Amino acid sequence: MAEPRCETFIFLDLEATGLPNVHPEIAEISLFAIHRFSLENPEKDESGTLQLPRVLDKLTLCMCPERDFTPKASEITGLSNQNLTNNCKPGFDRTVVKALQEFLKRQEAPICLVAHNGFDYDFPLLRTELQRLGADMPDGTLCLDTLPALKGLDKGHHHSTRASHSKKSYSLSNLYRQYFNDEPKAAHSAEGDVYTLVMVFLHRAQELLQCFATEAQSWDEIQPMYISTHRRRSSQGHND
DNA sequence: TGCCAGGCCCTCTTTAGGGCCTT
Repeated sequence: MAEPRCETFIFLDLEATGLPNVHPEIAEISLFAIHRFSLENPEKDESGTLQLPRVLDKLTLCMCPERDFTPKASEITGLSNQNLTNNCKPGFDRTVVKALQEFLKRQEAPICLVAHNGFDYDFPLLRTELQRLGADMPDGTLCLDTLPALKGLDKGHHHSTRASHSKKSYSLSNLYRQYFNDEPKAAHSAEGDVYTLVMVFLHRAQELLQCFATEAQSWDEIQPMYISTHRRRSSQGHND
């Protein structure tokens, strides 16, 4: 089997109505598509500080879920059923799928989705929403989760030393603070978190690209978080 | 009233418990 390799990295983050225990629905999705070239040739300013690549495609969409936000989810995302309804946002429907698919079509294949804790949260939830609409990602799509990838890299580096570092937090915001000695911007907006994710990735890009073959999974291996059974009022699906 | 994740990893471990990480 050929080693997995991808040409475009799709950094993504979801804001949703809660954690997996409440069977959440997506309320905001943001994707930054960055070509391998820009990750291998990072841009820096005069002071040598890493910069977000100038050439990137972005897609950010808000959508009103049918399920209620948990109070905590509403608090940290700033999203609510009320403000999404006030802004007349439809739910995660076929127009979202279409926009997503057209966005991905612009990117050189194969593509790899990248998310922090993606294997346990973003990817399964996205699969649940797509599956409800009978949709899927493009063939050959790969996935990378920066959480286990970065833990694995650090573990490898400190293989023979005592592990006082092992207690350090690998939350996205703490990684950003650690790498850039600065507070993450716009935490818990989908776009803000994708920015933070890209910068964290860039800081370790060489290593992450090197371990890609062992850390990446096929999208086909991602199981849905849960099987969605409800039908949307706006859905064109048949009744049975 | 209960319902209310789960795979991974660490350690005071393996006859287990608990925290992390995502909203």
